[in-house]
Amino acid sequence: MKLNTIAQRLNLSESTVSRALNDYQDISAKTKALVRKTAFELGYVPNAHARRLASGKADTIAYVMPRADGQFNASFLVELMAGMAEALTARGWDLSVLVPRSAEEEIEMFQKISRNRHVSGLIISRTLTRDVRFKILRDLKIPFVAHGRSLDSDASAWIDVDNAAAFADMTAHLVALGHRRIAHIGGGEGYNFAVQRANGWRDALLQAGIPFDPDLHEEAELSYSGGAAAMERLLMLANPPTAVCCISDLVAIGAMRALRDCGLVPGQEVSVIGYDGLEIGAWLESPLSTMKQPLQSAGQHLVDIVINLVENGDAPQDHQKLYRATLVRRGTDNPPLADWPKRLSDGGHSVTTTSGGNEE
Amino acid sequence: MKLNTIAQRLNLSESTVSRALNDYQDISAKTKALVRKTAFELGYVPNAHARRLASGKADTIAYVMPRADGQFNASFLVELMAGMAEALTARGWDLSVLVPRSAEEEIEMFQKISRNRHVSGLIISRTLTRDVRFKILRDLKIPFVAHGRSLDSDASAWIDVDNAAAFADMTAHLVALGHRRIAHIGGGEGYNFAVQRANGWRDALLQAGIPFDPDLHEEAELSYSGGAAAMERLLMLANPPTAVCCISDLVAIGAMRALRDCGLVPGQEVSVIGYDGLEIGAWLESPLSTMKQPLQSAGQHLVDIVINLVENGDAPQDHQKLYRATLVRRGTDNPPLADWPKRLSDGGHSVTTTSGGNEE
DNA sequence: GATACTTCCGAAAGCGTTTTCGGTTGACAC
DNA sequence: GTGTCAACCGAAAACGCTTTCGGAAGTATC
Repeated sequence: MKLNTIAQRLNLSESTVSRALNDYQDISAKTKALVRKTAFELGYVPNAHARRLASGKADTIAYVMPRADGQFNASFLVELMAGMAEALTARGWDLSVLVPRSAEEEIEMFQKISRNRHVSGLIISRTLTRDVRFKILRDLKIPFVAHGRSLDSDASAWIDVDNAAAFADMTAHLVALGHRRIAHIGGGEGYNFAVQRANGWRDALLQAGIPFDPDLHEEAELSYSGGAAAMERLLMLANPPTAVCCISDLVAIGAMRALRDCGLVPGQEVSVIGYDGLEIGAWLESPLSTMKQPLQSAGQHLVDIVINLVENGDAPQDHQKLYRATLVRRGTDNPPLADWPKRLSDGGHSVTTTSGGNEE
Repeated sequence: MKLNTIAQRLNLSESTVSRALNDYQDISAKTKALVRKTAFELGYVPNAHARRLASGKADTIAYVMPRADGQFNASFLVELMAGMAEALTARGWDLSVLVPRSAEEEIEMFQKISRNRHVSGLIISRTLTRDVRFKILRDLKIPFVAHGRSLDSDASAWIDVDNAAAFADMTAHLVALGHRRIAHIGGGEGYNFAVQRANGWRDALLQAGIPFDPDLHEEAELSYSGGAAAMERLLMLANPPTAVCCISDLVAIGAMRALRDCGLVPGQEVSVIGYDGLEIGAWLESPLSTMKQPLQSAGQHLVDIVINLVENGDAPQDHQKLYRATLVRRGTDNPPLADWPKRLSDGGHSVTTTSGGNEE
């Protein structure tokens, strides 16, 4: 079933049929209709490789998937990819997935793409604070959009959540509840979002006139155990916090585990707010308050941008968009207790009275 | 940077260069070495489209990703795809992702592929009890492998976990702990794994000489809320269960929520075992016991199979493999309490005494 | 009725590979 | 020195489409 078949059947040339199907202006409406009709009847589907070879267009976007390291939000990833795939198939494009095993391999993949050109555009994510990929991709002239910013992303296309604003909001909310000792469990300075979130937290504290206490800034591995370990350290402080802003829901869940292990109830002695809006948070014994990103359509948006770059040659810096996260109150954000942390030092670890009847 | 460049540079013909790079037997070792050397020096990467057009091979495997409906285990999916992508790139193949919005669209995609041939093989998942895709793909002669079985999968390639065995093991374990009233929260009969898991549970009961009580078989939506609703129904029974086998960890977490809402502690009055081995289960207030599938390498395995089908024309039915799941005891599987369910009817909902000090 | 445009379509040259087929060379046997 | 057989390589035809270019009609202009 080739173009040829249709051409012969209609006594037209291949080129006419091709142009009719591609909606060229120099084909009469009548012929176009005719060609399309028979193409449909015959169930004609153009050979992707021939088309791509001839046109020089790959009609394929590749997504660089972060390696599954348990450090990130998988359901979010899946949602993102589903959005991308949908937006792409709607245009007849393909979604290809790249999973480099190391930073070096990732660069190699980019170089291969720039030569091979079997991918028209890229979507990258998990951006680092200093991320060489931005420069490399620009130099290789591969159209791309990033999910997340970087110090090197000024001249590139990206979409991102306003991490700083989210954590400022989160912190201000805790301040409004009456908290003064508000800790932050963040990540290393490698990931850009970790830096931004820490900044948001810090700025909101200053804004509220609360002096910055470096003891209350913990860095953790972005995992359950990382969150738990960081929380344990915070509880060891002479003057522990009454609230904790966590860089992610995973970390927050780990932190809650640590609280429980000390006989405390998340949201009582210590308020906890996470980030990501994971559904699981709502089903925990202490339903986790969190910041939710409006990212149901992020995949779609990323695809739109990169296609614009590829097709229209848009300037990357014209495609930069900041989303806003919103607070979801579920239970672990409450006013501070009057007798905390005094109780901790007095009573020790057996704080069982509160956790009995009124956990709900 | 085309084949031509290398040819001219070495005073060879394009065809010789091509065959040298593809390791044909009729090229001398010397020439091969020479060609490869200069190809490497020049950073030559063959044009994928031209190659695919000429050879008729797509070197691409497409994975049909289930729509993100919250009903499944996302981190598992990500892990699976990462495995597939890695195995494919190791061979120079591509991974393409398909996300049909409906069953009809999925079929359309298949038909398109069978005409277009821009995909050499498929990997499907989320198999239904009766799954038309098996027949359709066979008829369309598209090489494919399924992640999960079906009543229609006998003549096809698949890998799967032995769901029946897993749930038999799970149930037998509860029996060994002393349970006699063991419920099952399963899914609808649409998904094949749901049927298999229910069967495993039922068989193990019979095996243990425990009469089957249909009241103890609940069907739920495969979500947190589905699990919670099902558990609520089980607790309304005149003679509620002392243990529950849940079709997934998500459902189990929902069920645990329902227990808590009745003032019960998962793993005490009612034991709960989930399935999937999600890490989150370990961090809950009651660490969830579960069955873990050994699926770190499933992606790799699926790719191996489908490539074998494509390249060697292997018979699909020669590639069927069953994995075994293993029990992970984390805390919610314990012997039944002597005074349960009497307590429920007597004391009502305020069963707070046990839940105070010894939750850990 | 010649000129000048439009409108529409066909011819043909690619796109960068693969792969078949045949031909040249040299070695070897007789 | 003829014939035979490998070993090695080049010519050329695909693969199925896109896209430029030019030309043949048809239509308007004066």
